[in-house]
Parts: sequence; C-alpha cells; structure tokens
Amino acid sequence: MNVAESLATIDHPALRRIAALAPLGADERSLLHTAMTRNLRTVPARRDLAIEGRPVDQPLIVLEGWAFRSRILNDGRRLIFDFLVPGDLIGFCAHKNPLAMTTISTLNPVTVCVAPQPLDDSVGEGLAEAYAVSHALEQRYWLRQMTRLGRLTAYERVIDWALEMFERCHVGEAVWPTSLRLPITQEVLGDTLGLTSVHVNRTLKALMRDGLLQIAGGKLTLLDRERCTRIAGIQQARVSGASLYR
Amino acid sequence: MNVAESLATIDHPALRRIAALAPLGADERSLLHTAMTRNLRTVPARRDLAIEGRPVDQPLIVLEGWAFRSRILNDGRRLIFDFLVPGDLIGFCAHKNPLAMTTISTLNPVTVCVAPQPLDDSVGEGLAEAYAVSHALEQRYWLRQMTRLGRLTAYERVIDWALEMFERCHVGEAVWPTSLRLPITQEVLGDTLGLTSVHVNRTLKALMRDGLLQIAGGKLTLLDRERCTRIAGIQQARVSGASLYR
DNA sequence: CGCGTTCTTGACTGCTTTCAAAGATGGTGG
DNA sequence: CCACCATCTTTGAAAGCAGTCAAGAACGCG
Repeated sequence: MNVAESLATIDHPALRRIAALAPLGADERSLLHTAMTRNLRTVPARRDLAIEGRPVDQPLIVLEGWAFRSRILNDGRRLIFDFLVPGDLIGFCAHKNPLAMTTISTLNPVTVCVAPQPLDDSVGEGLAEAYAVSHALEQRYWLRQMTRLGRLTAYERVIDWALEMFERCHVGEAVWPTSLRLPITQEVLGDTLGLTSVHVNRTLKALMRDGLLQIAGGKLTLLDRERCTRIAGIQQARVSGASLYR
Repeated sequence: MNVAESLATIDHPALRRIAALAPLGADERSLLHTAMTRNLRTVPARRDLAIEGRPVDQPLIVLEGWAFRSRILNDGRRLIFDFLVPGDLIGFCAHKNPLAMTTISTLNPVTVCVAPQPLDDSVGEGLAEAYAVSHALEQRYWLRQMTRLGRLTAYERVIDWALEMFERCHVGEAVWPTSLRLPITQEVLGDTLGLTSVHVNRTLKALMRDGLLQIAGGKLTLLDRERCTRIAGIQQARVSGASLYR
C-alpha cells in the first residue's frame, strides 16, 4: 500500500467512523483497507439490502450512500427505525442462523463491502471492540428513538433527530459542520418520527421561523445548535468510558 | 441440596425461559443451577438495579420479580422501554468499560443472581448461544416497541403490548394461560405506551367493553386472544419490504 | 420543456392530553 | 376488626396537537 492510497483511505468517512470507536492497530487498519477495496457491491437506490424474516448473510460495512431500517404494517403504515450511513455495520449477529429483524432499503446508491473478521486475539481485538461499540451505539440510538416517539412533541422530535443525525455522521469528531446532506423526503422523515408528512412540513416551517434548523434542498442545516441542544434536552448516556463524545 | 429443591429449580420460570432459548447440556444446567442457588440478591420494590450512565458491573439473571428499563427527561416526562421478568438478563455488554444505557428500577422485590460465564468451548457453547438469543429477542422487542409508539393507536398499542407480555413470559411454551399477574399501575403502562394514565384508563375500559382484554386487580386477562391477535396482526411484517412505494 | 414527485397550504376532524375531583383500593396501626 | 391514609382508578369537560382530505405550487429529472 503506497502513501497516496493510505491517505485516501484514512480520509474515507467509513473508515474514519469505525476507527473512532476503538483504537486499531496497523494490521487491523490494513485488514479494513483490503476489505474496503475488494468485494465491493453497489446497490441502486430504492432497493432492499435485507428483508425482514430472511436469513442474514455476511456482515457488511456501508461505504457510500444512505439506507434505512423499516417495518411496514399490513395496512400500509410504515415506521423507519433508523438510518445507515457510511461506516455503519449490517448483519452482525452473535447467535446461530439469524434472521433479519428489519427490512433495510437504500435511499440512494449504496456501496458496501464485506466486514473483515478478526483473525485471532492479537490481530482483531481492536476490530472486535469497534464492532461491539458500533453495536452498542446502535442500541443507544434505538433507545433514543423510542424516547422521541413516546414522549417528545413533533417540534422536539425533529430537533432531537436532527442532532442525532449529526452525531451519527460525525462520531468522534471534535467539530461538527453546520450542515449535512440528507437524501430523504419529508415523507421518509414522517415515517421516522411517527408523524404525517404534512405535519413534518408544518413543523419544519415552524423550526425555520424560529431560527432553529432548516431542512431544504436535501440539506439539513443547524441554525442555532445551542438552542436546539437545550430544547432536545434529553440526557445522553455514554455507552463506554472511551471518549466518544468530547 | 435435596430432591425437592432440585425439582423446584428445574421448574423455575427463569431457568425454563433460558433453557428454551438454546439447547443446554447437563453441565450447563448445573452451572446455571449453582448460580441460581448462590450469590442471590434481593432488591426491594421501587429501587434501582442500574442507573443510566453509571458503569455496568456483573451480568445478572432475574430470578423473581419485575423491573423496568426507563429514561426520565429533564422536565419529568418518563418513557419505559421494556420490562424485565424472571429469566431476563441484565448487564451483558460485548465492549469494554460499558455504561448503563438505561435506568433499571424494580416494581416489586426482585431477586437476581450472577449470570454464569461459559467455562470454555465445550461447557458453555449452549449457554453463550442462549445469552445471544436472549439479546436478539430483546432487540426484537425494542423494534416492536418503536413500531407501537410510532405507528399504532392507543387501542392497538395496549393490545399489542399485552400480547407481547404473554410472549415474553412464556417463551418457548406451547400453551399460554389466559391471564398473567402484572405488578404495574396504569401510570406505568402509560409511560410504557407513550400515553397518559388517563387515556390508558379510557382505552382499557374500551377494550373491556369490546371483550378483548382486561387489566384489573394486578392481572392481565386475554378475553379474546383470536381477535386481539388479528388486531395486533397489523404489526406482522409484510414480505415485500420494498418499501418506498406503497 | 414536460411530467411525476415532492412540497406547501387551508379547512376541518379527531385522538389524546390536561385539569379537576370524586371514588375505589389496599396496607397499616390502633 | 375497623379507621385511616396514601395510592391508584375513574369520570367529565374543555383544549390542543396531530391527522385527514384536497388542491395548487415548486422542484427535479430525463
């Protein structure tokens, strides 16, 4: 691996996010790098990466694009559990013969690679730790989603969700940008927040009017992060002593 | 230990539930049995077994009593994520230095024991599998909870939740009893379903009027399981996840 | 440029909450 | 055994947040 490749890979958002979860050795980074440059698969937008109830196959890493986990009720109602962005893991299961618990669908073209397995105790300890922390974070997001759906108003839900998206996309980074590209419609956001798209629209208008945040043109912009954080007001528990958050 | 004790333990709901998750060898049952008769700890009602943000200590098995996982917002709003009943596991984490993601509080006196660790690959494979399946089930319940909170009406939420409680308490059992003792108030149920206790009360009245189920005197009774299943059945996943198009 | 998707807005409906107060329940001590 | 108290349940009236329905405007892609 030459220097140019090394730099390019180190800058890859997916690798950056995974590396932020646990300290990785040079050999582990190399394992990841190899996986990320081979066995790539790109799935077009609006396709399923997994279908609820079907057997889970190889564990994957999302390298490019966005996807979401959802469930659709018999009468058509849909709930979106969460989004998968570069650096997220798919299909890790500790037990035998696992079945997919949710459907995973792409929002735009998604590139994945097979997640490398830890080789032995020396090469892979950090990797295993990173996978475990990634899983713990996912659980934390699910708890936060339950709290949003169960106890926050529409206004609060949008704010809290927006902050979470920044967190997810910038794990371990000291500074957040002020905006984030989102390939999602208001309908998708509604199904994520347990609202109708009409009410999402009205709520977004109110949030912009109040100078808190803006979602327009496929871009989420935090207009007043300070005030958003205060309104969301949910205490955030850290999952690990490691300094993932500041 | 005399025979009577042994029989009593084999019939113990906690052991029965864990054994239903994966085939356990005689030595593994023995490990569990030893753990379940030593190092017991009983915590009174209305105490915390864990506090969000604090370090997680030994993994535990609930032997007796009920507890719940919750989060309380700054202004006092509370969401209950799920309930822990005999046979449920607490404090299993794959990564280092884990912190509790939720507070766990007891509803009545709860007896726990330390969960035995698998000894090696021969004695413990089934145990490890049981723990993994238990964890997967927990995640499944969380997804179901998100769906309830995000997309079901109050009426549907109560029904779906009631069926889930029977499922949780009778994992792997062919026949369900028609009723279940629940040490929970309507206030607790409201915080579980994202409703006010007042509306829970009204909804319960409606469900009883419609002959579907009854929650009274600390007992949940399924009056018409068939019809309840049909109403909650909207939660059954559709095979065609393909998602964006309705 | 044209068409389908997405966004926006208004009017109306309705599920759920809020507020308040009375009634039931269960445990405790006299 | 009963009085007493705290907790929990129940009910009504009014208000509010979010959903529904509908239609026009804006956007983006080919």
